[in-house]
Amino acid sequence: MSRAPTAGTVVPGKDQISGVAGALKACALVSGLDETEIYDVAARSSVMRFKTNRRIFEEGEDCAGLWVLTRGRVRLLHLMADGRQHAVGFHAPTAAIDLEAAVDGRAYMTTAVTLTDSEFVFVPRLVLTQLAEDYPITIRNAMQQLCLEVRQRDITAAIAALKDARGRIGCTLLQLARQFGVQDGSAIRIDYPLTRQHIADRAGVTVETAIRVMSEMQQLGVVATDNQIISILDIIRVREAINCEECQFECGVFAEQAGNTTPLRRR
DNA sequence: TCATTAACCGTCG
DNA sequence: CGACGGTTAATGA
Repeated sequence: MSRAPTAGTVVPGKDQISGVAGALKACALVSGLDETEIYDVAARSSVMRFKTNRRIFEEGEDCAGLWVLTRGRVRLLHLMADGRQHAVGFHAPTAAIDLEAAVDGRAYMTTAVTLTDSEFVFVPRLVLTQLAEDYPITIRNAMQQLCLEVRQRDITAAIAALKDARGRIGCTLLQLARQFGVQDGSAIRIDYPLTRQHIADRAGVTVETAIRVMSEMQQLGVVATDNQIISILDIIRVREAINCEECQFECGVFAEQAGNTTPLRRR
């Protein structure tokens, strides 16, 4: 079923397809596929762009396909009855957003909102099922991704149940540092804007509590915020503050896949 | 709109 | 009782 474009043929929108293919290439879901095969997938997908703070899909809505984030930042959340939000997680390229819904074809489990201007490759569900038939390796890739998410959720649930507000906020910051941290001198900068509300939603506390805790940390000089860009100045002290050493949760699963040489790993 | 502070108050160990 | 954290209100940027 895989079709390479005929040589010499002028395919309408060929440039766009190449663009999609280029964006897709880095996605773990299609790793193991060759150029032609990725091009084949790209030809049946489309690119969508969203401004900051736009809904991509909503919890409960039927899943029409898979959104692969190729540029920007996304947060996944549950909207709760009292109007508060619980942020399930944050995503960077090239994450498959709410892969579980795309795989089982049931309703989305979360609402996805862009945190910054973002770009996605949308792979329709029909194409996904074809993909699974044509390239079994994508099934394994998907399982791999899903396993990672299960592990992440498991740890997140444990942290939510067992840690107090400081612990949850500290863990949130460390997870963000793992996922999005860029070295900036001796500090680690989380490379996109996050409001106190975002941190609070992720940690499961109110904004005021997030502020209370983060103000203390700023006064101790372990973190700093500049225009909603959070930097962790002293990662050791953050970890000490939340008893990282004695914590048995393996938060290494929050590191973005590849050459996982994160300096945050304990032991 | 976001960040911050502070007073107040209920829960729980 | 006292720590913790949610609620509410006020203020400034």
